[in-house]
Amino acid sequence: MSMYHEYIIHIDGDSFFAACEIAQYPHLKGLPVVVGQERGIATAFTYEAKALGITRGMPIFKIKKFFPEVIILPTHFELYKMYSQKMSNILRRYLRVVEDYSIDECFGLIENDHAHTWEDVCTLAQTIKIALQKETGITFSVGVGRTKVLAKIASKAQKPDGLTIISDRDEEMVLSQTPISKVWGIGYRTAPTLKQKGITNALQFRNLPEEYIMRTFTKPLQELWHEMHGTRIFDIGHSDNDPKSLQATRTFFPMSTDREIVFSELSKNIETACARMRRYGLLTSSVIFFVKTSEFKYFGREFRFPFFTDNPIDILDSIRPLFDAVFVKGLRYRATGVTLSHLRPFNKCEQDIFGTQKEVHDRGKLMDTFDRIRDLYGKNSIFLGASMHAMTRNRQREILDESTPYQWNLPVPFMGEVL
DNA sequence: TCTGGGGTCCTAGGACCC
DNA sequence: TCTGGGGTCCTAGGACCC
Repeated sequence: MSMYHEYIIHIDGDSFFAACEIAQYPHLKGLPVVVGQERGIATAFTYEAKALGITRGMPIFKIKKFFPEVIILPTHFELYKMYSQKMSNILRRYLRVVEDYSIDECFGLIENDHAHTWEDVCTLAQTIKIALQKETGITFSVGVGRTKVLAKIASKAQKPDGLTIISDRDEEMVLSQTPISKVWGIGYRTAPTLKQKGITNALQFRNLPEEYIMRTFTKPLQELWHEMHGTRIFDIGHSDNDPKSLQATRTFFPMSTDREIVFSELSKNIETACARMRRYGLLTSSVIFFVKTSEFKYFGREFRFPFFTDNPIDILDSIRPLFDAVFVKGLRYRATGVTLSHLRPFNKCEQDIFGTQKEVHDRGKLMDTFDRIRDLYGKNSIFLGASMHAMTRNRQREILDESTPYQWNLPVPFMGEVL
């Protein structure tokens, strides 16, 4: 039997963060492990922890109280990125076209060169799955289908450590067993709408007539319908795209009614976002910030720059008046955040015609120095004076938590030209 | 799940132009 | 000043994802 079209493979790391910890520290194997200590809620956990009754988002204090045998770890993002890279590299050994979709998921295109027959497809998927496990020590759930949507449905069908290959003949069966709310692209708003129309599983949706779909739904659902029929709409993207926007938000504790404390939380987020932007070699010309009240109400403003910048001091100077206009005395705030958008690569930005060129240059050097000090002495080693309140408040919380080792490098506030 | 953090894409509708 | 028709660009906000 010859293969008459290409297939897509989707791989998905099982309990990825927890699995990385266990791969790195094998003595934890077989134990109930929960990741997410610093956030205060369970972010990821092993199947042993799940078996005890741990659920996503469960507060850490509750876990400590009711399941004292559980091992609780902080999130080690750099470690997970390493394993993510490994996963991607392994897949790239077998396939030419691979998309790193998220930290724990990849898509790959199985081309005719890689597999001539249906049996070849199955063998290849099996080989990839085994290589992944052998070389990372983590199990993966693997799915194969004609499109991205079908491959996603396949990898989800059996978890953990599953391998589901949907042949054209099996599609109806698998789809009929997939609740519509579990389909990639159907969220909490759309699922109830479809249910109202009597559509509860993926097959029912796929069986709706095309003419009805086009008349009733907008582009996202139309595309989904085509993908379910095996028409490839979503291509495998290539992974090294620059981000289009970049944000940093943080909930702080305790909540505060103090203008300067809230502003310094925002300042810290702006520093974080700018540091990341500089690492990507990008500049921004549009800043949106927000504050979030104790009642989860958002208030925000946007500021457009007539030039491009990667400098937090520029941003802080510009938004301070807007912040003061938005801040309401007497309200309690729990979080702040900032989004930088309209990003451009550093070298493509025209300087503005007059004046600020030299100043921008000098500040550029200043931020280089900033970044180097951070690289050498750690993320908290240097920060703007405007972020001072936030940095010292957060340190107090760290020191209070006896499980966090004390860090010897003292924070040095940078009393810059700000404010 | 009384609510963490970081993204992308789509669409309706306003502003502006001929 | 009002009415007709057609087009582009931009933004706010919704919905979804991991």
